Amino acid sequence: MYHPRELYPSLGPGYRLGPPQPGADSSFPPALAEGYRYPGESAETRGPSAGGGAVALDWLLMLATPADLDTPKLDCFLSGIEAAPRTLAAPPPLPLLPPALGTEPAPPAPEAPHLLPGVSLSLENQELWKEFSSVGTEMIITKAGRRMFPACRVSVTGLDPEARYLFLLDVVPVDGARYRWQGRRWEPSGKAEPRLPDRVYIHPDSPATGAHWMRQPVSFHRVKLTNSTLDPHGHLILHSMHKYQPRIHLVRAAQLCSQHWGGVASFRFPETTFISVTAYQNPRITQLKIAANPFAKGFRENGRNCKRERDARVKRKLRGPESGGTEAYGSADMPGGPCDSTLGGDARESEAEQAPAPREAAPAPAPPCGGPSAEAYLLHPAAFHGASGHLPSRNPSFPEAPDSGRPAPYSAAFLELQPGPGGSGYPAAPPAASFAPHFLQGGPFPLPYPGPGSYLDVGSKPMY
DNA sequence: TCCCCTTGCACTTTTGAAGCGT
DNA sequence: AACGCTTCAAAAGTGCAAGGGG
Repeated sequence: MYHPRELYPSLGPGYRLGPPQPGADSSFPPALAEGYRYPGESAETRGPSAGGGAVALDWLLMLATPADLDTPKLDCFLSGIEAAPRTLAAPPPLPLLPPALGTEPAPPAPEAPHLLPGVSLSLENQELWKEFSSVGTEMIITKAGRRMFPACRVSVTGLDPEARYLFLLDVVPVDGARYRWQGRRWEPSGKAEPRLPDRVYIHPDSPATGAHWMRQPVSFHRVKLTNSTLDPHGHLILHSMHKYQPRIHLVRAAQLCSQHWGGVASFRFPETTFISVTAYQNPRITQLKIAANPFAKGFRENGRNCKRERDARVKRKLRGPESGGTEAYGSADMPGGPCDSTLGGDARESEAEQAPAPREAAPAPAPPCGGPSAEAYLLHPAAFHGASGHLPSRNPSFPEAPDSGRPAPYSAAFLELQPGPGGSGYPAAPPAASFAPHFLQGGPFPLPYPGPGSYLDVGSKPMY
C-alpha cells in the first residue's frame, strides 16, 4: 500500500495533497473558484456562461450533503475540468430518512437532476438490500477496515458506449443523530459525532467506456469501512453507531484528471442506508449476514463453527481426542441448510466471481523503478497505490481491463486532500509547507488524483 | 454497571503461483 | 514454447466471544 507520504518521504509527514490554487496554476479555470456558491443559486440562473468550472462545482456540491453543501468536495480531483456543454442545477438536500427502520424503502431515485440524460442506475442486489433494510442494516467497521455486505452492485444503462466514465462511491451521514440499539430497534441517542474526513472510493475500472460499464453490473464490493480516524489505508472513515447512506456517482470524463468533462450523475438507493457498528447489535442482522455472506459460511447452522459445533468441540477437547467425528462436521452445502437458496445478489455475485475468469496472460510490466512519473502512473496506477512490492498483475489500460464484476487486484490507496475552510466559498489556499506547488504541474506525485480502485480523501469539516 | 470497542480465534473463501499434461 | 487445467498455500474476509476502558 503506497501512500504519498511513503512515496515522497522527503515531503515529511505533513505533506498533504491539496486542491489547486487559482493563483498557482495558469491552467486553473477562474470560473472554478468563483463557481463555489451556495446551491440556492441554481445553475440555470447562472446560465451556460458560468462555464465548466461552475458545473464542476455544482457537481461537487451535489456530492455534498445538506450540511456540507459548501464543501468543495472532490475539488482537486476534478481540478482540470474545463467548460462543459451544460450546467447543472443544485441538488436537492438529502432527505432525512425516518428514524424507524424496517419500513419499505422508497424506489431508487437519482439524487439530483444530472448531466447525463437517459442514464439510469439500478441496484442489482436490491432484494438482498431490502431484506437487510427491512431488519435494519448494520455494517461492521473495524480499525483495519471491513468490507460492506451487501455490497453496492449496480447496473447502468443509457451511457454513450464510446465515451469514458468514472464510477465513484462515497458514504455520507443521513442525519445528525447518533443511534443506539434498544434491544429491539435502533433509536436516536444524542447528537452525532463531528464529521470525519470524506473519502471517495473510485472503482478500479475507472475510467472505462460506457460499453464497458453497461456490459455487466458494476460492483463496489471492495470498498472498506473503518472507524480509525487516522486510517492510513484510505478506507472510508465512519463513526460507529451512526446512520449512513452510500452514494454512487458517475462522471463522464476521458481520464481521472480529464480536461474534457462531460457531465455527472449521482445516485443513491434508500434501501442501502445502514448503521455502522463495531459489533452487530441486532441478532437478525447477524443471521442474515451469516446466511448470505459466503465468508460467513462457517457460522451457518450446519457449519463447523455454529454454536452447536463449537460447544461440541469444546466438549471433545475436554474429553480428549475423539475417534471418527465425521458427524460433527456437517457440510454447509448440505441440502436443507440456510444457505444458497437465501443467497441474494451478493451471494450470486460471489458465485459469479468464482466462475472461472480468464487471468491476465501477460501481467503489466512494472512501473519504472527510478521513481514515479505521471506516465508511469497512467500506465500502472495500481503500482502506486498497491501494497508495497505488489505490482499490478493486470493491465489497467482500458481495452484490456477486466470485467467490472471481477475482483480487481488493485489495492486501495488514497489521496489525502487539504480540507476546505469551515465556511463557504473556495477553499483557502493551503499552507505552502503542506502543499507542494509542483503537485499541480504533475509532480512529485504522479498525478493530482488517485488511481482506480483507490480512495479519494476529500477533506473534512464539521457537519453539525 | 453498562455500553461500546478491541483483539484473538477458528473457520471459509479468494487469489496467485507452481506443477503437470497436452 | 504456449496453453489449459489442477493443486496448494498464503492472504483475506467472516462472526464470535472474552476482556478492557470510559
